[in-house]
Amino acid sequence: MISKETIVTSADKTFSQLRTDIVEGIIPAGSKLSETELSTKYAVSRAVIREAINRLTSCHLVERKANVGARVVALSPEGLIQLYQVREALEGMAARLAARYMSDDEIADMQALLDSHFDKVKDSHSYYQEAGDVDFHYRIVTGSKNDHLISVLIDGLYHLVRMYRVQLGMAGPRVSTAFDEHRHIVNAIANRDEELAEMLMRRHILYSKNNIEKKLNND
Amino acid sequence: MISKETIVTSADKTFSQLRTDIVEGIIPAGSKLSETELSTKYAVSRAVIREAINRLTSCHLVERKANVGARVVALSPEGLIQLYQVREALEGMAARLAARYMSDDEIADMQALLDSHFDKVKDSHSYYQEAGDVDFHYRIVTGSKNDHLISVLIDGLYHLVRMYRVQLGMAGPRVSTAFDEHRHIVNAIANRDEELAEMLMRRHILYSKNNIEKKLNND
DNA sequence: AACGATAATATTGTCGACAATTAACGCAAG
DNA sequence: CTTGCGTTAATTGTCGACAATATTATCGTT
Repeated sequence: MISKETIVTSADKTFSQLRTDIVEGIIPAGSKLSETELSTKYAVSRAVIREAINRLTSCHLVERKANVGARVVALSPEGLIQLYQVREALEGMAARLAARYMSDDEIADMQALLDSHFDKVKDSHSYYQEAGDVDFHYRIVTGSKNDHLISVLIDGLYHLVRMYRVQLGMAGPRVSTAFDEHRHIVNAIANRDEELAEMLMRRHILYSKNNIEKKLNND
Repeated sequence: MISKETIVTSADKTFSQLRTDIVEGIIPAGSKLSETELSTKYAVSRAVIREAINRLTSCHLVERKANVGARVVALSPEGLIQLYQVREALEGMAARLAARYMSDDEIADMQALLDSHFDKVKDSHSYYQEAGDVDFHYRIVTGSKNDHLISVLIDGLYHLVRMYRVQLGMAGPRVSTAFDEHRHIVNAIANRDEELAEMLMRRHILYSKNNIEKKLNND
């Protein structure tokens, strides 16, 4: 899982459930979210549905208009580009701060993680690629020790990223090249080279964006 | 005002009111937000108070724990530093994108705005400095044409920035130097030099952070 | 007197009902 | 047939009451 957020209240469960349903496309992108309908469907009060929807708007997964209702965000090439623009800015800074603030132990753990991923990827278990990529970026972001970066990226943008990946079918390639890039970023962080870490991370995300755009145009 | 958000529902009003009260320090930083108490104070139902509080948590102005309650965020040097770290990343990217996407007319307007600010600042109307600075950064951000940047910064972080400025009393100086920096940024944007625009904006924010830190230590 | 368990209190979470606003439908006029 | 208006239906916004959880106070024991 992307983050181990504590689910205690009923609104938490409903929020989490709704979010995965949206990300996975079970609730189609662009569709309307009827509060009464959802309250019967998820067997909870309209109040908790409302709270869940409000939280989803904070993640930019749904958009709400007063007295009209909420809709799941629509996926568009422009939206994808904008998403990767802020990813580049935020994760670049995260890499810089990770080079500054991560402990030596954390860095060693990350290097070990990368080694294990490499073992799996050289046998081309493509399934692990997605999870591995998520894991890697997750560690960098938390390594920044910056609460704003962590919450905006992990609680917010990453779900949207997954939504694009799932619904536009970006399971695949760029495995080995991405792993090399990951390796270089970790090396820069281990050398405490903030400048290089940020630059490599930004490049890494730019390449990723270009790759997705190319796929979009070829389909 | 920072943004012209449409206030239609009662929760909108309460949210806006609560937000300014928190930013201005009328509700002290770190204090607890009792739902029942606020509902009587603002003469609305607990439901709208809850919605307002939830929205405030999205802005990172309050923190909520399940079954315990919500507290106004505490202001700390670390928090200020983290805030400016993400400002540097996001507004740097905003300046880059502004150089790419702003129309010539928008740029001309921004240059005119800067001229008018200069006229006022050379008579040392320090009051206009704050509003002028806000105006400038606002235009850059909206000029990026990136909805994520716009909402995260304008609906979120800028309120926290104002909260720090108001409650730690940063009205003052850095007027003329900041204006020079603004001028250089606009020039880079007018020349469509993305690289320079981003770099200058990041420097501008770094300087601003250093200035605030110096003030913090001197008090 | 200090500590722990238990009961009392207060606060948050959830629910269903009512009010307000918007969207849909039908009807009539052009 | 299309357009505009008025009424009806449906959806969202708001409210007060009840349930569940956490905090505080009380009491008994060591």
